[in-house]
Amino acid sequence: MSSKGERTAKGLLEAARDLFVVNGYAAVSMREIALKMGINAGAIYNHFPSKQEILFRLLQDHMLDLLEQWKILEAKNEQESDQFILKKFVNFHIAFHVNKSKEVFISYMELRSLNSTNFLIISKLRDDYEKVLRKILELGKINKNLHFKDAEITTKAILGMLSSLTHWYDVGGRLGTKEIQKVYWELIYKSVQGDREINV
Amino acid sequence: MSSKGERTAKGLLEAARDLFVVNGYAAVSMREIALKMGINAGAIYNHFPSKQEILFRLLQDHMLDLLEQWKILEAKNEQESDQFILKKFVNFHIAFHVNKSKEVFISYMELRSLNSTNFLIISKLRDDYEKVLRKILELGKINKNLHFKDAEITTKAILGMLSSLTHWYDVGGRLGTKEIQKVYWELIYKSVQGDREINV
DNA sequence: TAAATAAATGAATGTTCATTCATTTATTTA
DNA sequence: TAAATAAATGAATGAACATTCATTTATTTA
Repeated sequence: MSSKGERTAKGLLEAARDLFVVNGYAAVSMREIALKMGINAGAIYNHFPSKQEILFRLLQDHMLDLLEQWKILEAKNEQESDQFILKKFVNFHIAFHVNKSKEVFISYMELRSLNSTNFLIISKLRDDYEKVLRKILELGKINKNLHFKDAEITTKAILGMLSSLTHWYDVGGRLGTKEIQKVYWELIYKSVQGDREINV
Repeated sequence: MSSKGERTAKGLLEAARDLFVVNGYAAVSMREIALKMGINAGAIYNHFPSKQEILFRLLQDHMLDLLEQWKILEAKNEQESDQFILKKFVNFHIAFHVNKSKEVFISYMELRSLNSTNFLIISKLRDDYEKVLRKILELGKINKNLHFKDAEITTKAILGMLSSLTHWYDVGGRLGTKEIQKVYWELIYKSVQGDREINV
């Protein structure tokens, strides 16, 4: 059983997350976060030294979680085709983004609300994640299993496509995770298949 | 020659745009906007009734511009293949987003900073633009020239891919508009071509 | 150029902000 | 259970906020 302090700190992170995702970091006050948690604003400072630190913790926890989850899944990548590894990444990314849509959305929107020190730390983690996809694409290209013009833009384009999911996905929507994975996979798979000239 | 008031109002919109794009609407003060324009904060109210109205004007002007520019280009769509119309849309979207990257970025990020009335107006305009692509895709599917599973998600996925451009594109970057258009077109073209079964 | 209008100033309004702190209350440890 | 520690209160701090307004200055109109 966790101590009261641990529970309050965790609850504050969730309260802050739920408010930030709707109104944005700059438009949310410490009073609102405290109110949502059922404590006084001053009491927040028993758990976090500043509002900035709350945001940083949310983003860092999320990025470390994302990278670790991928690492676990990646560890099983023996004797799989380049296409299958890409598919695994796409499905992983979508499932994660559906499950943690709030955290993902905040990570996407609030980079600019970080102070310069924290910005560098989170940017590094984001780059690490981008490199995961880029390595998959580059390896597939070397093996002539994946076909595209430019690795940098293709990486950013695919990630942009996948991540935009958080802007419209809602849990009660028409389609579940599996259907979304299918549609996206068809799009992405085809977009890096076939090296014929484009005649349009 | 425009009057002084017109020039100041225009300059204020540009100053606000440049500040909002870096720090976000909520984190920018009227004093900062005024300082950038070289006037006193109070004088802004000779030109705009509120900070909210400045944001609204930026977003509305941008969306109307976007829709109008497309309308002009679309008007020439006689005897063109479904693929070519899609290509025209992709190239248009990229060129517009490169040229107006600040406006696009703000439109993307600050929807939530609009009050409910303004939110509805801008959302409507965004839907109109989304429908442009959706119509192109649906028509191509009916004609069996374009192939994809789900029109709604495919529309959102392609727009998400294209729009994420504003998050990383910078004018002095490695690639110009034409190169970016080529890379994106190859990805998008292939992603909606070929109706064979996916075997991965 | 004179009168009318528009634009800008600078100080003031009341509110809200993040953060601090002395004190009280609750929880954990011994 | 008693002592020690952690968590919460509630009021206070000073700064920053959007907006207002009486007044001054600049521009446009006649």
